[in-house]
Amino acid sequence: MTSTAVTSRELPHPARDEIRLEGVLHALSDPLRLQIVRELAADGGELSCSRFDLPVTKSTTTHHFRVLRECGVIRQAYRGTAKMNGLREGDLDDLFPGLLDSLLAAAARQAARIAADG
Amino acid sequence: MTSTAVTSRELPHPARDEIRLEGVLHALSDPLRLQIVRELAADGGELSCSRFDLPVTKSTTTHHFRVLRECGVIRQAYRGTAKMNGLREGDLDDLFPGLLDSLLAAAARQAARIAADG
DNA sequence: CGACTCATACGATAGACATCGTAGTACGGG
DNA sequence: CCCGTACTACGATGTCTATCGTATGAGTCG
Repeated sequence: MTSTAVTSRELPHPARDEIRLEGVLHALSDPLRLQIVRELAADGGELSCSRFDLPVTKSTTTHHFRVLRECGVIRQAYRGTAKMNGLREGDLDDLFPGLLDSLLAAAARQAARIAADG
Repeated sequence: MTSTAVTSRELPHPARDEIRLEGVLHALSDPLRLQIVRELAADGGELSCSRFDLPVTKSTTTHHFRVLRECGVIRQAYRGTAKMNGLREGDLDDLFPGLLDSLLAAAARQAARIAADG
């Protein structure tokens, strides 16, 4: 079965022009999802869902990844049994130049502020 | 209850350091609130609630303004019978430098894209 | 005072959402 | 072929949220 492509397990993604700013902001307004995006940005590549150590069950984790995908923030693809996740940096930067960087910088700044106590 | 009212017309605002990024993003993830913020930014000054022509009732309008205030996005103050609303640009820029501008630019870009249809 | 305007508060309601547990599907290897 | 791993789908639930209508408070002006 070397030829059986992973075609039957395709995941629906919004096209670049279907991505809405409100949706992106909604996706990032959840602390867990913001954390996921920060880790993806820090890694720069693709990470499987199980690489994240989130304080919720697997079901909830799946839910959050789906929200991120359906809002156009990440791209997901199966690779064997794993599901790889990557930021849609290019598409987002085409649509909203500089926004993702600003958001990540803001998140980093807040994290530093909180870490330094508050 | 005429005299005991402790200046019941004061409005609670979060202190600058209490403003959370997630809250700001949540506030702006609603199309109506994003529109309000865009108009406030375009005006640059203060606007009364009634200056906005939103497709919802007064009650709902009040609700959205309150969300924006409680999340630290706008500052509200009474002036006679009117309630004036102004962006907290300074506080937001202290906390998250450049973020507000990026968000407004992204919103403007999306509005232009939608206006040009697709 | 009395009427009018601006905005609020309260109660209700319908829909969205975060979370969980359980059962199930897809893939890879012994 | 059966098992383990990785992720999903479904149903339930409690909470949050956007919306409305109505009644109310606060200020202004006749």
